[in-house]
Amino acid sequence: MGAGPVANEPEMSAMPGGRMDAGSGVGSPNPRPRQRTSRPNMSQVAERAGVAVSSVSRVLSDDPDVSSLMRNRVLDAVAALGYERDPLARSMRTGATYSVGFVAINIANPVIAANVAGAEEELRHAGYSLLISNSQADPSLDAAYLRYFDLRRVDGLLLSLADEKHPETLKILRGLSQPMVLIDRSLPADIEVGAVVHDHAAGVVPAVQYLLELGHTRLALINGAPRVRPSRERAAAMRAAVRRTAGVTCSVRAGAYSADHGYKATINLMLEDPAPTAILVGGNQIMNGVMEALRVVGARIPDDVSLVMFDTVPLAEFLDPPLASITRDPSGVGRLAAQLLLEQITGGPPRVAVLPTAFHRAGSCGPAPRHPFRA
Amino acid sequence: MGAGPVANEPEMSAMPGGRMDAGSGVGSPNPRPRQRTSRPNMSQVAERAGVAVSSVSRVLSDDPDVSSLMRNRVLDAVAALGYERDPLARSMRTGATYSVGFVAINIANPVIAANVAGAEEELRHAGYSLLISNSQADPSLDAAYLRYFDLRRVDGLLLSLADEKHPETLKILRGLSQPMVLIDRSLPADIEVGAVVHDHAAGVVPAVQYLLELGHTRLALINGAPRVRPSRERAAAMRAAVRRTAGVTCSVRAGAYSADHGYKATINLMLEDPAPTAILVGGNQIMNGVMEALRVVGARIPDDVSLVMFDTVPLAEFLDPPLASITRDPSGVGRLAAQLLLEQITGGPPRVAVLPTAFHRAGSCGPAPRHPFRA
DNA sequence: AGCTGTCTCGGAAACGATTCCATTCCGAAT
DNA sequence: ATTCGGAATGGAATCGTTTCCGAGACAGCT
Repeated sequence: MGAGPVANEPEMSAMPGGRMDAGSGVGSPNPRPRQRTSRPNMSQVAERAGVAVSSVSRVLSDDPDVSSLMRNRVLDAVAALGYERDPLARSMRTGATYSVGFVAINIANPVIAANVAGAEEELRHAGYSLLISNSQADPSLDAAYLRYFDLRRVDGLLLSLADEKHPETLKILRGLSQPMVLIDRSLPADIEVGAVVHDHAAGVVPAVQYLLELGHTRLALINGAPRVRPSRERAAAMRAAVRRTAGVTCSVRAGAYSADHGYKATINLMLEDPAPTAILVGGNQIMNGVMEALRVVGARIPDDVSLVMFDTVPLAEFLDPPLASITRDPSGVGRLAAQLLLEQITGGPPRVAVLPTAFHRAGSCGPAPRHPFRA
Repeated sequence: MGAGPVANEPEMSAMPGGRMDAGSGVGSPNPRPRQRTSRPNMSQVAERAGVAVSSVSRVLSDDPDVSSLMRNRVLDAVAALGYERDPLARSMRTGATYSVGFVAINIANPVIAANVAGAEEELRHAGYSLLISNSQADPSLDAAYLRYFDLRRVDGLLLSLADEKHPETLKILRGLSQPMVLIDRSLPADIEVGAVVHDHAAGVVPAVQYLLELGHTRLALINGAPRVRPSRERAAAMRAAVRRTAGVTCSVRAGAYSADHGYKATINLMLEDPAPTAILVGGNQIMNGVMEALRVVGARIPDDVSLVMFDTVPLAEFLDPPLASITRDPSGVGRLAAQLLLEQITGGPPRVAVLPTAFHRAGSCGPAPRHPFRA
């Protein structure tokens, strides 16, 4: 028999990774012969000051019942030895680790990277450190990382999940007790979390409005997957905006957040008869495919088709024509999410904050063509 | 008297942040009344299995001297209780934390974000978690984070420093004992570290070559700050490449990695008489300013001035004209750096790896204009 | 004088693991 | 039969803190 698979389970689930070679301690031979340049510990401080360790601890924790004589003696010893309390030992005893986990759908995505940057800044100021994950849109990696962060006893979680409906993820989330804040995601109401969400309609509605003014009647949205909130909200906002005006159609193509999806969806759309005359593009990855497809079928912007992109990229304004866009403040979201999380960590209730999005006109939107595009 | 500033030092340096309100334990009132959903511990497993905790530990650590009877009893109990070893307690005892710190100059920069993503993937597979910093080009934040990561006992460091020559940073690095790997940085030889660096000349030389073939004789480089390796290497490679051909000039403008620097440098360059006819641009931030400046002075690409950008951005190929570029593989760098670090952590020697860069022609490079540009 | 209460402080028990050392048991060698 | 040695196991110390509890010291009160 030997070690059964079940017995290995805890080890495997302890690390998000698939392989388990080096592993969290088990497999690795002799990880580190390296000896730390030994830092002084609290008892050395106590000895030097001629007091008990408990007194040192009290001084360093700003406990009210220490005499000023005691305080001075301890602080002198601390300064003389260059002593710093060991966070590991403190966490061990108190349960607080002063760390938070950021579950990211894709750090390489500039929007997410900016989220992380914003959160990092806020957390740093509060003395918290940031552990990051990167699911690359794989929901099971989300789940693995959630378990892992929990095991590491993070004090809170920032969630930019790959899939809001993934059963395993939801099961784990229900079992977690630490404060959490969603980043433009939504979860079943029984999971008590804070959130920072965008008002996507705020950007979509004026964009559609503008396109309608330009005479467009056949709109399309090349969207990301509906398993995350922004995709759903954008589609809903667009459908609602279109519904107000008679005779206007709106076709939504959901798919991966990838150039490939953008390419295929665009080809499909432009081969329809009649083809759409305006397309909203759900992000820069998708946009890469859209541009490629339009080039292939020979559609001109904005003569044959008008374009609006969600979010923006560097140099976007130097495209010809410049890209109209619906933007948000990605680092602001991260900062705010971190603030809400810190509130919760210090005992506050979970809160939900809504941030705006905005439409920016540009040359990629033009009057609807007289005749629909034919490839 | 009272608590002197010196006494507070250790507290302050414990966290990278400037403010110290919530702080790492000192100031915050009662951080978390939240009670963990209590996990089983090793002694509960031992009790259930009817053995000693030391035996449980041995089984879980794959110690050779445990009987198969013992192994089964323990593993059964582990499975029944759903037990997982507490990483905090293990770290406390063993000194290994299975975490590494990534000191990033700017996570919001897509190149760095990709570095992080690559490293994360590799570390995840090895069971390590990733702590990140974000200095936003502030060297003193680097230093603060290095101290902080050290205090947190990370097992290794990935360094994308803001300033290779910052005295405080160097002092701290000299004092650190954990394995480190530089990411396209170089340090004084007395600091023993691994590194992954780019062969910037590999991209710069053919780029310059191509421009010379196109008849350009007045080249310029709008560069980042020379306090990091890529800037220095690029400038050196360009100067060397130009030196081979008589009558060719090359002016280098060093500055911040920002649109502002790009803008001002470009304006300056284009107002010279004669103005350069080809510019190498040290990244997308700088490029934003360059494009803006060229628009302002009315210089056309490539008729008046040819452009080559370092790295690439989404949609770059759809600019008109498309941007020629010198690219590298940013996530590959992160992966490799993580591999080298893991090697070191498991006892290997520090190694240096060199990765290529490549020049990609595009429409932004054209024949040298007959007459230099006049604003 | 004796009792009570408030300030301070020291001692020791946690937190949850790893690891050293001593012990037991067993078969093999003398 | 006794000793030796190796294998397997249990007990206890340890990592560096926090925190509970009890003990002096001293003042105030009856």
